Amino acid sequence: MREVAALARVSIKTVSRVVNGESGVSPHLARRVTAATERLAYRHNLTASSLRRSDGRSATIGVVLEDVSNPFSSALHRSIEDVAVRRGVLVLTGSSDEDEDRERKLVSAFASRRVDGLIIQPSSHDHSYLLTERRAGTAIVFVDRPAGFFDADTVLTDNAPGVRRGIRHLVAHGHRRIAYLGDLHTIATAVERHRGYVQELAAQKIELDERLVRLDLHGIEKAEAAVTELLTARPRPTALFAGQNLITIGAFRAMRRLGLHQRIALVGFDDFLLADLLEPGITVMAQDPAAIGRTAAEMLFRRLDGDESPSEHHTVVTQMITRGSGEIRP
Amino acid sequence: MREVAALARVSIKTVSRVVNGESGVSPHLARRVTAATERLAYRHNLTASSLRRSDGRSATIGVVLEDVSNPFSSALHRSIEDVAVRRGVLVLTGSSDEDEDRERKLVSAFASRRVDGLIIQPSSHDHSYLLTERRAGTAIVFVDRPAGFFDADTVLTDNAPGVRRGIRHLVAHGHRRIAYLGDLHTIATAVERHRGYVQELAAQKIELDERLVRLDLHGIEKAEAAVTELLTARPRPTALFAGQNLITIGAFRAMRRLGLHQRIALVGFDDFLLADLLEPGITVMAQDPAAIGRTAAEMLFRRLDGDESPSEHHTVVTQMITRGSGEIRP
DNA sequence: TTGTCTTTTGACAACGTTGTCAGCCTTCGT
DNA sequence: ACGAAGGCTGACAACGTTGTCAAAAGACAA
Repeated sequence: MREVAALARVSIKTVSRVVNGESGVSPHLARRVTAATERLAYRHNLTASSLRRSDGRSATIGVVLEDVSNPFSSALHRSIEDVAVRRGVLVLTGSSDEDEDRERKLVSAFASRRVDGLIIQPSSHDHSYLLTERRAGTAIVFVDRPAGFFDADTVLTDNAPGVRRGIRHLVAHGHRRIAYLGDLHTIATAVERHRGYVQELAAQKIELDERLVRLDLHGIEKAEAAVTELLTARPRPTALFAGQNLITIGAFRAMRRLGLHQRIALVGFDDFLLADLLEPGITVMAQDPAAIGRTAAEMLFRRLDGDESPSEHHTVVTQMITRGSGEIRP
Repeated sequence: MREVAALARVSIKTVSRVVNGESGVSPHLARRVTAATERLAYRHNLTASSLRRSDGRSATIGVVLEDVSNPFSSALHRSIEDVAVRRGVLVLTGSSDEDEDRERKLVSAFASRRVDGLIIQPSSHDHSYLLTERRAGTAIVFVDRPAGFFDADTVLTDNAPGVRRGIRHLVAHGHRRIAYLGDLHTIATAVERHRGYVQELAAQKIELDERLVRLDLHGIEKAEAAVTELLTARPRPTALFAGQNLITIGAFRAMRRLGLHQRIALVGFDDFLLADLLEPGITVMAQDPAAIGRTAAEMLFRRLDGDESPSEHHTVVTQMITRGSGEIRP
């Protein structure tokens, strides 16, 4: 900047004014300055700028996801990015892999880079460690899962109600022996979904049979193994409810291998690409990750714009998509 | 930092030394300083630090992807992140959406935040604009597609050879009327893959029939429409080669709708989740995005560590995965 | 012309760090 | 007891920018 000022024969403050598009610089000088910036290939240093700036904003936010390459998380990521670019804000990302420690490390790495805000898909259950960041002025929004011991804006899916509607759908098609396949009990949404299953069975006056409940199934392989076991044992369920994406796929894989995919009903939580092209198509309770991400990002920026109203808790509702697998009768 | 120094009754330089884990601070003072940092919830400011530091490193890299939510790109992203975290480096990401202008804007936004390096999945064809960044010391690596008018490290898939092996596979199964479905001709990899098709037909002494070639199919819908048309016209191909992920899916969808999915062979470029669960399973030339991302990131960090040897151009080979659709005979 | 007001410009300090270097305090050898 | 060597510590400037404020320049009325 000093060099640009020298070449344009103005003070460095005037260069700063031109670079930031401030008014009150004569067109004459402004032209000379822009010419100089171009000639010297001047690149504005935003880190120095944000250091000096009164609001200290870095025009960067941090996003902690479970895994940036997982379709649900990356859809969140994309919709957050879309809101951010419109405001000239860049996105720092990191994957926590369901690890509390990695989540905290990522947040701390983001904090030392002075992000303006954080969007977190939580892996940990105690977020009181974020108090420091909040006091320092960082806006914080949680997505997909609730915060623990920390009051902040949250955007969630209607987990339990979504599962209940799915179970009700199976019951309406004549099922009473409905198995439930759930993810790790450390994941808050998994607990919620399981709760929905238990509640709806009670509401339907169907006795809960623990032999039909398999939890802590993380990933395709575990689900496939569990379902294989479930379907070879007696008494056999006539329908399956899969509490997560990969579990649905694992379940279908097992059913296919056993040749039962046209005979046993399946409803999965969360939609996935190609669910419509399998035979039968898979009936799912579809989440709307794009809406969740957008809502969270908009909330974050509202906070950055100074909104200090009490924390809001949004719920994005799931939508049932019937494709065949959930309409098989016992 | 000043406050911490005051509380610990040391100079701010000593605090700096403790925070950076430099040697040569007596354990006595070090303890007092750490106690003070904790009591005041001190958060180190990496932006100020990198401003003052002699190497000016920000411990942040920028990654420009086609779309962070696309499975191929997000797999790249994840493997880059994995290499980066090991070195305490964070990742800024952005989606260019095949738009040259957005690519340039993202790079410029990254540059003004003084990223140490850039990994770019190019949308544009002229990268001479990156000369400024390189001169400023930014390391640059291209992934998935080659750079234009710019000499830099590159990590690519063996596009043309991969397609040729796929076509050869179809020919070996008795096909001679093989249609080709390609992506936008503005995408470098799409051009390469199409070239592979043309070359292999020539090598196999099969006359190229332009009626069997459909290009510029971007996305599932366009591919589906094109394939529907292709399969209802005469003469009909006995096999399809799909030059990209979504095109494969679109093609399969069309075949399913026409009831031809068990009769016409299909080989796709790039693997996708559930390809094995369709009926028939889809034979693909699988890319290895994780290996591509890892190689690119390792290369980038080698450059950041001072490696100044001539640009390297790596090729990660595709692997054929036979699942049934590519083994259908005419 | 002079005085007043407005617009444009620049000097300087400051943001939160770290590099440099000088000075202090120990330790140790003689 | 003295000097040299080495380990710790702190004062100060600097990184590249912007906020503050005052000075300079121009516009206009009397």
